[in-house]
Order: sequence, then structure tokens, then C-alpha cells
Amino acid sequence: MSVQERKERERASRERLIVATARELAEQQGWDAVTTRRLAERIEYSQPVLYSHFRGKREIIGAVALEGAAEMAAVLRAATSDADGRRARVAALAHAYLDFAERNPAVYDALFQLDGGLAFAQEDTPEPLKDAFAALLETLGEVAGEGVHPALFTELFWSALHGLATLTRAGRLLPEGAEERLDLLVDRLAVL
Amino acid sequence: MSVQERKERERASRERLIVATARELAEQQGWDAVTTRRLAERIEYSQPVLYSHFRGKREIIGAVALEGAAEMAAVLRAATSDADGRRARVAALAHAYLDFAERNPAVYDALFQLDGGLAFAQEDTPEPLKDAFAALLETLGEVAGEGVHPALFTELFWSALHGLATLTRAGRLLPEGAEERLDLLVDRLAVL
DNA sequence: TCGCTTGTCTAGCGGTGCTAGAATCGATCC
DNA sequence: GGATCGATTCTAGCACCGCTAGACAAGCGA
Repeated sequence: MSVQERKERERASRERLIVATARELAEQQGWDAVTTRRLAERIEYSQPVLYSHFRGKREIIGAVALEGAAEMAAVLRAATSDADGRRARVAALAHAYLDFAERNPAVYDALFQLDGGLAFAQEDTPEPLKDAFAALLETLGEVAGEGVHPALFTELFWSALHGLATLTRAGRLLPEGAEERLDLLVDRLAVL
Repeated sequence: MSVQERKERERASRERLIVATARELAEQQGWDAVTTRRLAERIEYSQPVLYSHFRGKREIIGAVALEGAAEMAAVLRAATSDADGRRARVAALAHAYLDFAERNPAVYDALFQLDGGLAFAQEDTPEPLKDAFAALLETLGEVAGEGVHPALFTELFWSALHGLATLTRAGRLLPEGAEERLDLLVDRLAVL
């Protein structure tokens, strides 16, 4: 069995290489530059090898998204755990979220803009995605206010963050007012 | 000169046909289905004709976006003019916005998701885009609250609407809570 | 060492956006 | 009315895309 185990290890390792390379290439040159040919060349295998790991390009995007979701959840939890007081926690969360989106645009796109073939807001939603939402919920749930469902409030707050993130990056919003918009969001939406 | 004028009329007419056809095709089958070949076939000309009107596919998307922006501005103004009271006006605006996004997903994508090569939030931003933002500003400006810049408040409110629109359509948010999220947004963000 | 499974590669399919150069149309002039 | 010639449109093709069939080679168990 040792031979088979070694093969499985090598396969898993190569799969990680594919995902990491796709992410790297996407962050460097955008997802449009992530073609199966270029990706194959970078991992130093031929194209068909990609298809022995993933059904297609969409699944590769999905894999990057899952990795990103786990990372984002960790980042959000780290940011909130450092903050004292509810206002500070919510502000830190919002900051961390927009920071993550700005620093990892390709990952953010894989998660929320592109089609990675992932199920959202459903039972068969992958664990990392649920957990990322849970990370938001942990902090935002406590400022939802009387009689407002925490999950629903979180969805709204998240939507606002997502709107700010995408519109800013697409050049629809200028970066100047970013800080002020964020403060306003926290002060108005959260019940402190 | 009459001949030349007629030619120009015909050219302009064909250009409108291209934009209308692109929009129609995009709404029917999504932007992925809008290929230069299919588009050319539908307007009953060969591909290169498209390039005598537009620099490329991007510019065609941009043209659809501009048309959509003008339409959206009109829809928003119509919705708010029917409403009495500030709360009702803001709610009507938000409803109309999300309605427009839901009913014209391809146009909405051309405007805010895809690259139509348009400048935003700048001096050389095309008039229809400025005007669509102005339509938002007219209603939202009056509920920004003391000491809050109306434009900045509008940007934030718009971001929230955009987030709701895109996350809902991408299946990231379930349509169930839509009404409740919208009410919460209006009640919390707007100063009434 | 041999046979065979497993894995990888080469080559190619039908599609994409876009363009060079050939062909045709049509307004103008004799 | 018919020839001329410039503007317009088309045919054909480029390089690239995602994806896959079938040839080939590597490495295992016997």
C-alpha cells in the first residue's frame, strides 16, 4: 500500500500546486490571463493533467475561492479578536473585509464575482463558505438591534461591504471617501 | 449633400440596431452568448461591420451600458415622483433600483460588472452615467443627515443596493429576505 | 525481465475576438 | 445610359481559448 499512498500524496501535492499557481497568476495578471495553457506551462505539465484534477477551469476557480474563504474567515476573526468594544469590533471587521478584498482581488473575484460552481446559502454549501459567513455573523449578530434577525442583518451589512469593495475596485467609487463611507456605514447600520 | 446625409442616417440606424441586438441577445442568453459572430448574424451583416462602428466588443458593452444608464435614471425618477414623504421616496427608489437590476440583468452587468471601457466618478464620465447618479442623489441627498455630505451618503446607499442586487442575483443571498433587508436598509441608513 | 495498468503527452476539435486584403456596390461624370 | 473609381462590405484567416481522443511511455506486480 505504500506505493499507492505515495502516489496519492504526490497527486494531492500537485493539486495544491495547481490551485496555488492559478491564484498567483490571477493575482499577478487577472483571471483572464489564467488560461489552461498558461497554467499547465507554469506547473510544468501538459493541459490534460489539469483535467485529471478538476472538471474544468470553473472548478479551479472554485478551489481558489474555497481556499480564499478559509483565509478570509481567519483574517476576520483575527481582526475582531484584537478589538475592544462592540463599535471597535464592527469597525475592525469592516476594515479587515475591505482590506482583504483590496489585497486579494483575484481571490475576492473567485469568491463573489466569478462562477466557481459553488453553492451558496444552501445546505450543500461548502464548509469554508459557511464559516466565512459565520465569522461575519459572530461580530455583526451582536449589533443587529432589537427584533432584527442576526443573520438577516449580517446579510445586509455584508451586502454593503460587498458593494463598497466591488464598486471601489471597478473605479466606480473613488478611494478618497473610503474611510468616511465606512464610518458612516458602521454608525448607521449597527445598533451600538 | 443629401446622399451623404442619408448614408449617415443609415449608419446611425445600423449602429442602434447593433446595440439593441446586443442587449436583446444578452438579456436572452447572457453576455457570454454575445459573440461577434452571433451578433453579426443577427443584424444580417458580416463581423467586420461591427468593427466599423465600435472598436471592439468592449465598446458595444459600453454602448449598452450608456443606454441602460439613461433608462435607469428615468425609471428612478418616475418611481420617486409618485411617492409622498421622504421615507416613501427612499423606499420607492430602492425598490425601483433593485427591480431594474432584476428585470434587466444584462444591462445591469454592462453598467456595473463588465468592462465597457467607461470612465466613472471622473470629469470625462459620460453624461448618462452622471445623470443616473444624480437621480439617486436627488432623493438620497435629503436623507443624508446633519453634517454628512449628500454625495458620500449616496455612494454608501448605492453600494448597499449594488451589493444586494449582485449577491442576490449570483445566488449568494436568498430572495426570501429581500423585502426585509430592504426595509432595514432604508430605516437604518436614511435619516428621516 | 516481462506484461500490463496507470498516467501523461501530442495533436486536434470547434469556438473566441479581431483584421488584411479581395470583391462588390453605388454615386458621379462623360 | 454606361464607364470610372472611391467607399463599403465580405471572405478568409490569424492567434488564442477550453476541452478531449487516442497514442505513447513509465513504473508496478508477477
